[in-house]
Parts: sequence; structure tokens; C-alpha cells
Amino acid sequence: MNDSTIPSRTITIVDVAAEANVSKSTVSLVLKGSPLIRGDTAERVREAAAKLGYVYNRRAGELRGNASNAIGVIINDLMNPFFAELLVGIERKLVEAGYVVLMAHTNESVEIQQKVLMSMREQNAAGIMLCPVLNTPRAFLKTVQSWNIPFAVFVRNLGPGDYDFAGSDNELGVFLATTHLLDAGHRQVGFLGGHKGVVLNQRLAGYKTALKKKGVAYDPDLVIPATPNRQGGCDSMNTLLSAHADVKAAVCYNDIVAFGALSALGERGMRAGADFALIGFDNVLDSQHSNPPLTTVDIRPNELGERAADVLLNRIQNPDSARQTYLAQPQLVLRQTA
Amino acid sequence: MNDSTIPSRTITIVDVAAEANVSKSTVSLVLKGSPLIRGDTAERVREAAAKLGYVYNRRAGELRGNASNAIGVIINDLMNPFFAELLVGIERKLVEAGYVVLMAHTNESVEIQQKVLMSMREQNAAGIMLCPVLNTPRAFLKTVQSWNIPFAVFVRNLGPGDYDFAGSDNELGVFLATTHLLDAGHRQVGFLGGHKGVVLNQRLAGYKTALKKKGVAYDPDLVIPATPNRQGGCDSMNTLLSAHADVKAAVCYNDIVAFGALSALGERGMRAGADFALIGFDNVLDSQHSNPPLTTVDIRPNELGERAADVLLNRIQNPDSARQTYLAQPQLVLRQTA
DNA sequence: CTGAAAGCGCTTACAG
DNA sequence: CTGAAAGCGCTTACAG
Repeated sequence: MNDSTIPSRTITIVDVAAEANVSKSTVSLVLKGSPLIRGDTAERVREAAAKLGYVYNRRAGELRGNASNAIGVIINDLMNPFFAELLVGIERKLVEAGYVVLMAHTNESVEIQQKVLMSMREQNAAGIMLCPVLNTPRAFLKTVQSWNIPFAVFVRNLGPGDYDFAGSDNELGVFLATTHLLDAGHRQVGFLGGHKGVVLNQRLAGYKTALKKKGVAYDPDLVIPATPNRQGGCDSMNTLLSAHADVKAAVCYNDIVAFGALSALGERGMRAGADFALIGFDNVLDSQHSNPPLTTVDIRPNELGERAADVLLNRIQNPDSARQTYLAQPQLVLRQTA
Repeated sequence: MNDSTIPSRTITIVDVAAEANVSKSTVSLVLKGSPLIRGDTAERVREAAAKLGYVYNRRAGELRGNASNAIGVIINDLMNPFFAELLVGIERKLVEAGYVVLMAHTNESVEIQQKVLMSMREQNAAGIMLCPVLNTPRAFLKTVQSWNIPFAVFVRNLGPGDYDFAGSDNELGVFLATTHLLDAGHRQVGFLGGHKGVVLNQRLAGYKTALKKKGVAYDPDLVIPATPNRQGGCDSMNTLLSAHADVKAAVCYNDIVAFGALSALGERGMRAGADFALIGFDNVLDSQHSNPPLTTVDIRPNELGERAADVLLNRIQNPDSARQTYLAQPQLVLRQTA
């Protein structure tokens, strides 16, 4: 009678046990599919549970077993589709493996990063995946590691440290892109966008290596850093073009910078591919249908997410295994802009 | 000596109590900042906790208090920047309010939606925010509600139901866009993209109302449904142009469809704004710097996320308040494509 | 202002 | 194959 009307107190295994005429230990065993319990007993228990609308209280179980099925994932810029695609890959892998994801967005704030990390620790997270905020001191990673929670860093490698990492070979990627432009005959190649940090350093290194290898002098005037978003891409392209109208090629810090650059080109009545050679980095989904479709360095963001999750999962299953590093091998994908 | 070397067992309030020479009740009280404890005692406890490196075990506390600070947020398509921006808004509000977000991505799969919802229930989530997968039966929402977990639906309104909702006025938004095109003199206006479902129906209704109001006959041939992503936008624009080379204007299901359409136009050597009038929907960040910048219907995705979170938060604080509905008021933002 | 005791809902040895 | 008991780490009345 009181089936759905009265909110009633929560149903626990004790209630199920009473209903099925067994002890709560038996109920617990049945719930986790133990082979110790006889078939008909198990069946009876399951029926009782269903009848009472029993819901497993995972937190209680975890408290006792000191386990957890929640994994913290910390992203800093979801507005960048690269990270969105990455997150989707991470999330799928983690859920597949039976985990639930505690997601946090830092928006590049050190304070928020600190706060959410603490919070995940209190939650007793089974693992933490972090893309460190810009300027995170390397020592901070040590602190997190000292918590003894399986931990993996992704995308931003804070220098040679003793932690698991998944990212991409930034230097090689930009080297490929720059070389492609140089091979096409360009002697002046710009570099657009990017904020100070490891990733920019790595990408610039690839840029310089390519120049050197082709015997082209490095001209610092041609590298225009800018916030790596569309606005920054637009601005940096405008800056480049105003100062060096003769430059006809550039590689971008990432795809969204390239999209902004495409827009700046359009404003000037120029079309990438015909009037200017432009290459992005990441190969986000959008780059297939930008106007025009973008030539870019493919690091398979979605797969990178999955691999990053694998790195953590492996650490969880294998706490004492050697440090792992996964570096996505970049591949140039030629479309219309270069 | 064993400071950082031995992993050691977890420090609990009992250890802190021993260290500070008080009972564990006192420690518990101090931790939650109770005014009951004298200042110096509290200080002593805090020092002891710091010294031992005590970490609050939130799950244990929650078990006892039957509380939870995790809120489930279910998204179906993070690849669409609209949802990414929405999620960022939701997450910020929730974290600000002291919650942690359990994020799940359904990728439009009913099975996954079912699974993650169950999982969140087991986690004893303090609330659930759901953007229902396409074709979710309306009765399913009733089921979720029967769990007695504060619950809010966002973006996709599954028809008149008794639940909290946050979304946008789709009909009005598309009405505004279509009217703008009609006012510019176009008598043939296409409608591009969208998958079957409430949202498409609402947007199409706005389209038809605008036509009728201007005395323009509705031509079903001009509405080209397609998966609402860039590929779909590209395809539907091509379909439209092949069949009706005379059509010179279209409103899109959403911004990413418009981006795809922009790309299709570019391939044909046409430029939106000059050769074709195009309007998007959402006003995602990208639309400011598409090529060319997109005229679109602004529903402030980020703010919509925050408001959706507010709706849930309010339900949590006010379990018996009346049902809430938030509808973002759309505004046409004129840029270069129309 | 502080302590002893009970209990949140589960799991895990240990008996039998 | 199943049950009685202890305990995970906390909080919350209840005494004093």
C-alpha cells in the first residue's frame, strides 16, 4: 500500500535479509555474485531486493572496503575542443572500466586546481588525472604523489619528473608542419599563438629545428605568441600581416588559433590555401570542416584521452610497475590550407 | 623518522584525538568549525591534525550523516561546443556551492544513460542534472524522480512534465532568425540540420510561424534535416544548393551546423554574407571568429549552464518549492553572415 | 565546554 | 553453504 506514496526510510541489506529469511552476510555475498551462495537462495535474495526496491549503497561498501570507484579528472580549458575530445576519450575508458568520473575544470586557476585536488583526496578518489594549470610548480606534483593515490599527468609535461604521463610529441609535430611549409618554398614562416609554458617551448623547438635543418635563419619577429584561442589566433594573424605583409605561411600553436587566423584572413579577403599557407595542431573534429578545411598536425585527441586513461588504469592495477609515458606520434594531415 | 617513507595506515580522527589529548567527538566538532569547542582546544586539535597529515574522510562522514556532496551531470554530446560551454557553467556554479561533479557522457546512447543514472544513484548523489538522450521516453523521467533525488532536466524538454527544467526558447529564437531573413527580402529560406526530437520541433515551429506571419508559403523541400554537427551542416547545405540553386538564405539548427554550411559555401567559392545569408543558433564562442563571423541566435550557453545549476541547487535547498522552468530568452546577434 | 556510546550500511574473516 | 560479530571513519544526541 505504501509502495510509492510514502518516501519511507532507505532499504538496506538488513531489510532484504529479513524479507528473504537469510542473514545480511548472505545478502552481501549474493549482491557481489559470490559463488558461495546456493542458486535458489541467491534467487530468493534477488527477488526480495527487487521487491523492496533495494539500492546498493556504494559509499557504505567502500568505507568498509576502503575502496572507491571514482576517478578525478582535472581539465583546464574545456572551451578548447581539443580538451573536450580528450575528456570524452578519458571518460569512456574510465566508465568502461567500471569507474565514475569526478570532473573538475580549473580554467587555468592555481587556486581552483588546489581546491579540487584537495576535494578529490577527501572523496578518497581511486585515481587522479591532471592536466596541470600553467605555471604549476613541478614540486607540486610530488606533493600530489605523496598522497598515494594513483596519479597521471596528461598533455602538459612539467619537465623530467617521476610520474606517469600521456601527451603528444609536440616538437616532432611542429617540426613536420614547419618542414612542410619550407618544402613548399616558403622562406618566411610565422608561428602563431601559444602561452608561455612547456608545450609552447616544445612546439617552438620543433619550429626552430625545422628552420635550421633547411638553413633558414630564425627570425623572432615572426613568432607571435597569443592566448591560444580563436581571438588570439585572429589577433596574432593580424599582427603578423600588418608588420610583415610579405609573409605567406605560418604554423599555429593549435587548431583553434588556426581557426582565428582563418577568420582574420577572411576579413582581408584572403583565402588560406590560395593566398596564405596555414597549418594547425591537434586535428580536432572541427578542422575537417573549417572554411577552408584545415591542414593540421594530427595527434588524435580522442585516442590520446583513451591512452591517458589507460596509463592511469594500468597504474591502479599495477601500483609497482615502472613509470609510463605515452606520446602520441603526430602525423601531418593535408587538407586545403597548406 | 617514518614521516614520508612508510605508507603507513590512514590517519583517522582517533589518531588526532590521541595526539591532542581529547576525545574523537571533540575532533569532529573542531573539524566542522563548531563554536562549542574552546579556542585553545580547537587550536591544539588543528595542530595535531596538521602534524599527523590527517585527511578528512568525506565518505565516512556522509555515510553517517546520509549526506553527499556529489552531483551527477549527464551530457550527451560534448563534441558540440554548446554543451562544453554549458558544462563549464554548470560545473562552476556547482563547485562554488561546495559540490563536486560526477560527469557522464552518454553519446546519445540510451543504455549508457541508464547505466550512468543507476551508478549515480548508487553513489547516493545529492542531485542529478540530465540532458536526456534523444527518444528518452517521458515516463523514464518519472522513474528517475521516484528515486527522491533532486533532479533537473536541461536543454531537452520532454514535453509537459512535472519536473524542473532549464533550456531556451527555441521557437522564439528561430522565429527571430527567420524573420530577419524574410525582412531582408528573401522569399525562399532554407532550414538546415537537426535530428528528430523536441528541440527540432520547437525550432521548426518558430520557422513556420515566421513564414506564415510574412505570408510566405511553407515549402517542406527547403528543410533539410541532418545530424547536427559540422559534417551534417556541410551535407545539408550541399543538398540544398544542388536542388535549389536559387535559394540564397537559410537558418541553421545550431551553430556547428552553420559552421559546416560555411565550409560548404566556401568550397563553392561562395561567401556567406555576400552570396548567401546564413544564421546559426546558440552563439557559441567559436561563432565570433568563424570565417566569416556568424550571425546567430544568442542563448548564452555558459549562463544557461549556470542557471540550470541554480535550478537544481534551489531544488536541493527547497525540496518542496514549486516546479521551476528557466527559458533563456534568445537574441539575434548580427555579425557578417546575414 | 568535552566525553562515552550508538549507529550510518556495508564487508570480511571466522565459525559451524 | 550460511550466520554472528567486528569494524570501516565519521557524526550526533545525550550526559555531565
